[in-house]
Amino acid sequence: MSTIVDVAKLAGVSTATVSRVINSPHSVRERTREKVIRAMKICNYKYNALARGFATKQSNTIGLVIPAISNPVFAESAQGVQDYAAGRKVQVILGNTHYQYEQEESLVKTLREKRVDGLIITTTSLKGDVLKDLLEEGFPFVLLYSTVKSGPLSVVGVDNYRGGYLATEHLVALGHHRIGMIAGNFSISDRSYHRWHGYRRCLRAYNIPYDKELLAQTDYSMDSGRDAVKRLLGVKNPPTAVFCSNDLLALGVMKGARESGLRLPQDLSIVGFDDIQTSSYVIPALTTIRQPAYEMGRKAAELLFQLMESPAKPVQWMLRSELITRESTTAPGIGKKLNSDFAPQKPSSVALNNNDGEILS
Amino acid sequence: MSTIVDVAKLAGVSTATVSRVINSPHSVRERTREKVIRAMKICNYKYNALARGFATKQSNTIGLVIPAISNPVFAESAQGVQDYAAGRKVQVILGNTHYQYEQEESLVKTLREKRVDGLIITTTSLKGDVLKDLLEEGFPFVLLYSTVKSGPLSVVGVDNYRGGYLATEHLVALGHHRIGMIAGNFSISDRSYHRWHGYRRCLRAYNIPYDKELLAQTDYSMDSGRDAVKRLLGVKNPPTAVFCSNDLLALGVMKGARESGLRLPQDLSIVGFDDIQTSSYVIPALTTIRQPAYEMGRKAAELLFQLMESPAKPVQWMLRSELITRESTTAPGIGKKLNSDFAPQKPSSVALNNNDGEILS
DNA sequence: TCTTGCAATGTAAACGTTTACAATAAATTG
DNA sequence: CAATTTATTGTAAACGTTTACATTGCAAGA
Repeated sequence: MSTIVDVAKLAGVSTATVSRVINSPHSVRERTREKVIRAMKICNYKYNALARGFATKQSNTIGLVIPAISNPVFAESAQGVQDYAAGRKVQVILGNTHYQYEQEESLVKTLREKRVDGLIITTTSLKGDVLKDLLEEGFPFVLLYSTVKSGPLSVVGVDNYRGGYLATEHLVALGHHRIGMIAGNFSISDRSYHRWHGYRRCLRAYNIPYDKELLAQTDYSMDSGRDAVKRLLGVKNPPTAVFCSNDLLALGVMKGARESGLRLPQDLSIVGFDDIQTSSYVIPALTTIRQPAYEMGRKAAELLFQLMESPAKPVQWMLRSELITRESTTAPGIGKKLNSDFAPQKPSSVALNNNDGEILS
Repeated sequence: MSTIVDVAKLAGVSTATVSRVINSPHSVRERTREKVIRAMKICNYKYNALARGFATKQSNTIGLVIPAISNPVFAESAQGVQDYAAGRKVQVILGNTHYQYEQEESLVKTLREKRVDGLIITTTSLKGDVLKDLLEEGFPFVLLYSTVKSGPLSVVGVDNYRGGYLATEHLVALGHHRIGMIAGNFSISDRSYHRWHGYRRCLRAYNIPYDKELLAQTDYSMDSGRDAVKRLLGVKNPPTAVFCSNDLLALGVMKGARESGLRLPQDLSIVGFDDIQTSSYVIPALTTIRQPAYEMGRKAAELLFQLMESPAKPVQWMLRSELITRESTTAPGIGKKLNSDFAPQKPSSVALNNNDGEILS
């Protein structure tokens, strides 16, 4: 395969000139440029970006580390990252952690060995020192879907605590007081933990006793949601509503609930989290907490590029979580006896905004 | 940042030895190895895969070119590719074409400049000479979701023609004879074209007149499906069933049909194509043609790795398309007057297997 | 003890760019 | 037209590995 020196020889110029034709065409006289381009064609010259990367210590490549591209939320975000990066002529290497910290660790290592110029990471856990290392070395990276709100980190995420609170409050306001939650394993994702925290805080604020029987923890998939809701429905005093820590679970819950003979939403109100595209297409359309995945991915990329240019000032871009009310939630007990001795109380005013997201030490 | 020579110096060995410690640890005596490893730690040595790639002309990276990662089918496939590649310690660079041939062209170029070791491509069009070039140069690549069945190409795909035929036949068998189709633009994807071809052939085989008013062409999204079905429903003699060239469209059709006041499946039978995960979770669960996206991605990766090892023998892995009958299809006119003067005839026996997929010239 | 052979290590070139600096050519100025 | 400035091109080192080949060290066999 021909190289820059072959081209140079053929065109009767130096390699430097050829390089210039490639990188800053206007710094070379038109006549020479044409000569060189002709030579390139004759040689069937193929640029070697690897050699360039080696010489310049830049790969024009960024890494995207997410739990699983098969989850629509992450796929949407990936699309956002991609689209932004493509506009800057940068490629993205995708890495899936499958929600395992060790994978995250080894992935980051490999990507850095590949000399990616920056990293966008959806952490599975903040326990390890991957981030700390990156930080110490001043390597540009941004956390996507992170809950961390402080520290010298660049972050784009939503307020998961608040989302959990809002979702629950919506159900309470409709009159529910047996509200279950189906959550991802807390060990797997602190996002889920914060959502649960919001849920719990809200219950407390409205003086609804927390019943740990109404919490199911699983992994993030429709199948899991379907199984989990059946478990929840089996307890002695089953919930009239469930809050799911993502839409995938919620979709599964719909299926499971119907298989158990429940009508939706009359017999079971369901709230999700994410607002993936299908959620608005399903019947009944899913009430959920919106997380604009595409935009978040895009924004993360934007932040990363800023960071790569001037490594100084990290930015936090935290979205206010927002409740999208659709058809999957309604007042409880329609067509059934209503447990009317319950009336929700005013919440303590601080609860909603008292988000104690974890801080990276 | 420290390099192999720093380490070598510190450990009192040659760079060759350090390199050996990295690449074939057992070819060096244990004592030396330990010395080297200790030196690496002290230097905080970081391996430079870019330099390696430069030296060896291998990047341990493959490229995956798909229309859009936000489409669940491609996301699943990407996951399959990823998972397989990860097992081989290879990373994947993701590229989205947004269904545009020019993008595909430039993407392939960029990825080759980056010296990916191989390519998995879901073509948008077989018109251009991207593939021909790759082929001529003996560059390893496999086509994913391709319809091409001949030529020295490695391919994994399903028989789209047959899928279209089966879907349509299912509807005919249920008694439908006003069967619409919502397809992706043929210019955008030959997959859609072949599915339509199967649809048309099936109609002919059962002596049902083809009505081009019942064909709607759009891009691939739920929104488009929703809009398209409304258009179809508006014609003078509207369809009692529609075949959608993918599940995303079908999901949109469900929404659109219901918004038009139709009951599903009584007033409109719907068949999709792909069998994405949500399709079995939706109500009514979607009848569709199965395309095992994850496995296909995995298989494509497997084929690619074979090809990268011994560039000789391309393989075709064409799946037999399979109809998954669920709840979104039923006999027409339930609760309405039945147009009973129609009885389907036996089809000509050749039609189903006469797949004339296009051949790359 | 001397060979012989193998295992472990070293030497140095090669990979294809970029880029600081030097050299030359062209354009401008007085 | 000479002097100066500016635009264009050339020279050569540097980037961090790998690897073919050469060398050395060591153990075993005679």
